[in-house]
Amino acid sequence: MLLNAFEMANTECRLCGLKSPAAQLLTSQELEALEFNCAQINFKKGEIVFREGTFATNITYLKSGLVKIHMKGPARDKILRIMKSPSYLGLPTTFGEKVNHYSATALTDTQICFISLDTLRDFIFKNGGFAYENILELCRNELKDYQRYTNMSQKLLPGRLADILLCMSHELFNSNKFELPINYNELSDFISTSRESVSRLLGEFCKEGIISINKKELTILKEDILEKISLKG
DNA sequence: GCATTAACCACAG
DNA sequence: CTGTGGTTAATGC
Repeated sequence: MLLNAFEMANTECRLCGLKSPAAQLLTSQELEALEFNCAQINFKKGEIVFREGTFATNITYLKSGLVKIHMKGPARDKILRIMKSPSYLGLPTTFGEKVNHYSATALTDTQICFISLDTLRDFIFKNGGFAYENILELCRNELKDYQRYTNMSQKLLPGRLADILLCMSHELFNSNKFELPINYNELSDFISTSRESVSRLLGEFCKEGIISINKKELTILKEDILEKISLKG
């Protein structure tokens, strides 16, 4: 029984093929510590990983799948980011506050590892490479967010929509053809508009041959025009 | 004034 | 969940 538990531990974090860039810098002792202080939980599409307003007890690591980060606004939900793996979720809200300031919801079936806050804090104190990788990620994300939020607040609707489509194509899927990970209502929560406007505008983009949509699959046909629309605002 | 943009409502597949 | 039409308010020439 003891042996069994030990073997299980062995097959967890140390041999994990989906480590974060930061976790790749952990020593084998640290990985062993990680194994005893984390639990992988799989979520189905639509399930909530952690919820705004509840106690933040763990860091969550997105091992595979897509997750939306969103928070309640005065009027409606606001999607802040869509995260792909590998990525830690909720570092700011878990380290910075006791209570989650935003929610994370699975957009696809996902594998999530819950890691105890103390363990992660310990790594940060003791392993500079690990800490640096995490800071790097936080910095990159902050810059991207600032960029996106200034764009979102100053561009007209067509520019915002073009932006988000290009962003998904370039940063999320690395392809001109992808399955929309969110419905039109969520899309409107992302670019601060109404569901109807998203519907109308995507329809127009299709009519003009800039994109094509069947079912949920979206193809960007004329990226150059989309870029122009994005720039023009 | 007149045009444009886009939200809100209603209702239908 | 999505598509459309009507209405309305704000903003810009």
